[in-house]
Amino acid sequence: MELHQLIYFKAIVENGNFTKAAKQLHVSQPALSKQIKLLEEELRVQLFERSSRGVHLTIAGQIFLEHVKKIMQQITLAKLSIEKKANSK
Amino acid sequence: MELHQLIYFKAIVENGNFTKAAKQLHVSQPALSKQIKLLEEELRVQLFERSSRGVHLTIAGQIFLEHVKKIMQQITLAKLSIEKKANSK
DNA sequence: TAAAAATACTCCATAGGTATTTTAT
DNA sequence: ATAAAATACCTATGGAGTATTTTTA
Repeated sequence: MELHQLIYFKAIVENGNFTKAAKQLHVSQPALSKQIKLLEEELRVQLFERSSRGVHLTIAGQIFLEHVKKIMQQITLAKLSIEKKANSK
Repeated sequence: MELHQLIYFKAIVENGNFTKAAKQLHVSQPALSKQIKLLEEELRVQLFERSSRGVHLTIAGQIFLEHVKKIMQQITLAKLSIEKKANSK
């Protein structure tokens, strides 16, 4: 599991499909597909239901999303507090 | 910022020096040095004071450690809840 | 002077790209 | 028919290794 995979995952949820998320992230659609596949394989669970209209979260995906949100919040907090420190010296 | 860097950071804190941490992580000491350097450059702050006796956290490093602990806890939680889900289907 | 970190390379794993195919409405 | 995801294959970035040098207590 890597941070960029979590960022990709969240972007796909927010955009409702891989193609739009890829554009927003400035990466190709296959790059997203591959990273999400790797993540799903590592977690041994399907995160999205795919269709030709886009994707939606599975139950497991919904659970995972809640944790990912918290992880990202923590990372934002960590960076913020370190930035303050870097400026204060 | 990547997860493996946070894992490396935490291992170095716990071991008190890069060499021992590298052994515990089964990676080389220069690999750790490089990743921590990259992390420090990205955060634009020094995390460790280096000496020939080992390393210790700077104030910024101590602050960062607290956040890293929380991030890792969240990740553990995320994995656990997903594992349960994977088993239950 | 000895233990630890940093540097200088080399190599390779894998993230990412383009082109194309498959799938589902 | 078309919009979206998956697959195949190639490229290149950067993570990791070995050998060595630098640093400092």
